[in-house]
Amino acid sequence: MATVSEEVRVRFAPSPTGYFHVGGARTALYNWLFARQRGGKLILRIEDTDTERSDPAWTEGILKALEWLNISIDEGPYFQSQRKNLYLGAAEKLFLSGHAYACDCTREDIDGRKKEGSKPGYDNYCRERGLVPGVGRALRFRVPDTGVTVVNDIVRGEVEFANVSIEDFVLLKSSGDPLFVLAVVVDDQDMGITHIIRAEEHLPTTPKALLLWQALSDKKLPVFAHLPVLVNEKRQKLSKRRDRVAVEDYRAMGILPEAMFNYLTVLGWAPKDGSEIFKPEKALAEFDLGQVNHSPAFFDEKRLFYFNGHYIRSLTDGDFVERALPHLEKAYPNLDRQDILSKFVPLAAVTKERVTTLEESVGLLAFLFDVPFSPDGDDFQKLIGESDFAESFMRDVLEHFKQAADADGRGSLAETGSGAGSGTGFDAELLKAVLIQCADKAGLKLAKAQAPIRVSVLGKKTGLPLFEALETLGPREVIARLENALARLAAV
RNA sequence: GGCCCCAUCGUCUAGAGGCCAAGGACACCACCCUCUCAAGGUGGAGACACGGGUUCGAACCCCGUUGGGGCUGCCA
Repeated sequence: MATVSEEVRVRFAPSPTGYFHVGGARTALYNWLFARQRGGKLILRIEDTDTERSDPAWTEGILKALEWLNISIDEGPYFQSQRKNLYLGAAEKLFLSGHAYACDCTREDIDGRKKEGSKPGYDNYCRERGLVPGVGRALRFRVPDTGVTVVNDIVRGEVEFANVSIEDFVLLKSSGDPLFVLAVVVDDQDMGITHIIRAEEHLPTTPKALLLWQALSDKKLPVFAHLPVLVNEKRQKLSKRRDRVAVEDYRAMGILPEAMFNYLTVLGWAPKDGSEIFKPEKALAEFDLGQVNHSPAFFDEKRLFYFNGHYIRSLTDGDFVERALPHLEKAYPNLDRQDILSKFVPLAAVTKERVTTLEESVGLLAFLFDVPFSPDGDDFQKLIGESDFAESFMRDVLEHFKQAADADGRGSLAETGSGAGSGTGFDAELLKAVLIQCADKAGLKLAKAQAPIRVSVLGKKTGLPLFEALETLGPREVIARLENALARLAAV
């Protein structure tokens, strides 16, 4: 056991070559958890040495996503594109020490020399040619022909690679630009990284990094942790192109960051007591890299949505309104915030219970804001058009609603028809009593009787509780919609 | 093809040799609750890939097979 505890320094090192997806987010999260519980530092490093594919816009997305998830960065972002001289210096050092050599082979040259059954990869053609480095010549690392390189991995134990199976890999392109293998090792040493926590796909290149690390300096080797990859329903590694799993997309559809955080945490790890929905503090206290699962995990949206629904329901009504409001404002850009709030707030509690994403609020509340309002065709036909009681029942209800409206003082002649009732007149309690009375008279159960009223006024056969919705809509609008429905029925 | 990783219900997992005739959660089905829909409650169906060892005893350890995945770029 070490007596001197060194500071833990980990890094999250994404390449900005596309949408930031949930796999990257999970890697960042596990790095964050590890750093926080060890009192260490999390460094963000943008690996943009591939100038062809990198784009600052993607970096911006990564930064925003991390902030949204509440994954705080202690240092950085550092950009590899700004550290080129460091890599070039290291490359020169490696050449001078004999660890690297210049190579002028093209892909075609190498393939041309390849015979049936020969080993894949580079054939070491230039190893002893003594070429001088320069433009048009790549720099390759001289990999030992014997021995094994072992990767010390917290999640997988010790993984051995025979050095013969590793080809003399390229450090510098023939253009003179450094490649990621070099940049990564130089940076990890320069930044004092102690633990490298990343996706399993990087495991095969790890022995190269280790060989390079040792050739560059005698600094203590880092400890690795290769996390299982996240896969799609076909059990293939999540891909930015193939799978729609951008963090930004989930944010846009109204996934709460705390839900995403929680779900990502338990995707590959579980606390001892088996609980699954918990606060970040619990993850911080109990997370254990050594307990992380070894096998690929399917990113199951259904489960994410379940987590999200749970988190939404645990919000206060006020918080829910605040979080969902942007989605409504986006859907109804012509409405003032106050117009939306005046109708949304009274229904927030019952809406919250019924959505699994914030975005779904828009659909549930559409009957309040859609202009012109028009009931769903199929539902109208089925529950009103084909009903043998709907028309007469609706007429009866309409009459009674009008009476309630007159008593309320906000009747069909009132100027405004919106806003919650004051508890007298046209309110949920009374409307329910009225409808039950009408239903009794017609010999109907409330469940059946409410259907045509619901479709006429709320537009669909399912949705928010009817009476609260009617109250919020107000007498004028409710009566108008019932009359419209009757007219539509007559016109058929 | 080569190298490497992995293997418990459809999915995420609990399980570190006896407490497992394998537990929880999502999804699914049924019922209850109920003004619809949800939410919630109760119950149900559903897994240790296969074959050899080791051991008094294996989901757990070892070997093999099969299956899946990753890497195999002068991408990261």
